[in-house]
Amino acid sequence: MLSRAVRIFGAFDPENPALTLTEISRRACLPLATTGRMVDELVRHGLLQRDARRYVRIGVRMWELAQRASPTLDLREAAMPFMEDAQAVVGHSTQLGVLDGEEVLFVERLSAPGAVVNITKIAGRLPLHASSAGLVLLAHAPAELQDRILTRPLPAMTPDTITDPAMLRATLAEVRQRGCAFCPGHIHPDATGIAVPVRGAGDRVVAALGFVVPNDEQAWWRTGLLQATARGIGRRLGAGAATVTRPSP
Amino acid sequence: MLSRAVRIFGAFDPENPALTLTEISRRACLPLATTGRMVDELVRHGLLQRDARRYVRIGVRMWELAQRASPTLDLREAAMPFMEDAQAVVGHSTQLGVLDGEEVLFVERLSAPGAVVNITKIAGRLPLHASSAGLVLLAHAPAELQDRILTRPLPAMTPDTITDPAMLRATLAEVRQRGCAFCPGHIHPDATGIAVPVRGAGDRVVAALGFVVPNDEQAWWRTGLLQATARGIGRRLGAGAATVTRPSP
DNA sequence: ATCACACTCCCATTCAATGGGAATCGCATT
DNA sequence: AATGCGATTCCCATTGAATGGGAGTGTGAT
Repeated sequence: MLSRAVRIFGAFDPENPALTLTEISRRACLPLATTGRMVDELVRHGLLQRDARRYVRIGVRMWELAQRASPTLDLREAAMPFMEDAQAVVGHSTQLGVLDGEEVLFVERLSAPGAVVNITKIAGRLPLHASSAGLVLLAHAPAELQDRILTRPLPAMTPDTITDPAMLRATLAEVRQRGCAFCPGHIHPDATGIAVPVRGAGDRVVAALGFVVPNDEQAWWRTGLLQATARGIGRRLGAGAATVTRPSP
Repeated sequence: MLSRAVRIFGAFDPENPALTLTEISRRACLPLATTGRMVDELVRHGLLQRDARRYVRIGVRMWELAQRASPTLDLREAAMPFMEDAQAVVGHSTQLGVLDGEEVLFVERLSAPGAVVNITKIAGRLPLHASSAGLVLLAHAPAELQDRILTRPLPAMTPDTITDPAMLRATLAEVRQRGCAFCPGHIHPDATGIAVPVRGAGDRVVAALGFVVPNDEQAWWRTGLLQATARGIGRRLGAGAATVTRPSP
């Protein structure tokens, strides 16, 4: 069954890119025999591979297939030049995230030596309510998703994380109105996250662009640059133009 | 069954990153009903996704998982700075390929406007016997694989492609001895491919680095630069050091 | 209005995945 | 050497889940 295989893939995370069969079985909550059989088969197909120590890793085929996952690729390609410029000016961390499921998935991240602490990784995830990029994406997400998040418990990562649903709802309205999310110390006491929406074709919000800077200084200064950068990316993605679905007759 | 799902993934190629359900069913040779059911399930898991027109694409989850496929990632990361330097000097195309199955899989490729014609793509594949990178990888591959290739038919891409097994065997010996493969017009009449091995930990050949240049000029000039670049990459990968498997006591 | 194409749904059949446990392997410690 | 632990593979009777042909629905083009 397929969900079995997906559970196996899900056993890998950025901190554990190589696992032993037994570990996979434990993490995926699958019987060892089944795990073994499936891993063998996945290896045969190249979706997984075993290294010298027989540890299991994600296979090359997966990478090859991922190169056809254009939505993300287009976005990264359009964004990179702009992000590099912004990063050169700010000098801490610049990151680009998209909404996936009920989390932010970061598709690109630039950093500098000496930058303030930042737990984000490329292909890493953060909860929507706790990160600046998450707030931006949630604020522009369908009401249905917002409701779902608002009725769930909101785990705190620091004392400053938003954990009260009413407060979150108010913040989302503010983010929509200001066009910018500001999260001093929500994830780490020493860091401030700032994020703005990136609008693609049809002016829909397709991603969030953010900085992580120290939370002592006046981080607000940065929002202007962030907004200009997001606009640049958006233009490259066709913002302002009509939706692609159908060229008008 | 898993091979069903893999067949579905295999229906996507660099030229067709978005397919309709029926097309997938045709390409994968699977009954439409089965294809539909499986695509739905794969979409639910994020391995596939549907765009506005309900076309099916590879999903973000696939990309996310691929980020943990470190072998390729390490290699690209180590190689990129060197490749950029080499590319700046030569100005046509620079590419990096690994052996996967019975083909070369290109993991990185730099090009320039005005470069000579080059059919390689990132995450694209070429047969081992026809490309310079393929010859390098095959020349250093286990005898078992060489035999398998030598007993298969060798399809020609141009009149200059090597199609005779004896000729191929001789060429492989030459590549091993010279440390360099040279393929004028083997893939396209106007282009010459040159490639050298990249040696990683334990001096095993882990990749092939190549240029594609016009085949009229003295392409040989370029082999020096190519070899130096490959050495640089190799050093970054730990060439010269003992194999990682076991530190000597 | 009609056609062509893309897709979804249904359901009886059947075949292939399942997983507990025993056997094996390989490494490390005593 | 001997022992032990953890990882892995193998086996096989059971069962339940995937299968796919074809009918039915929807959408867009002529």
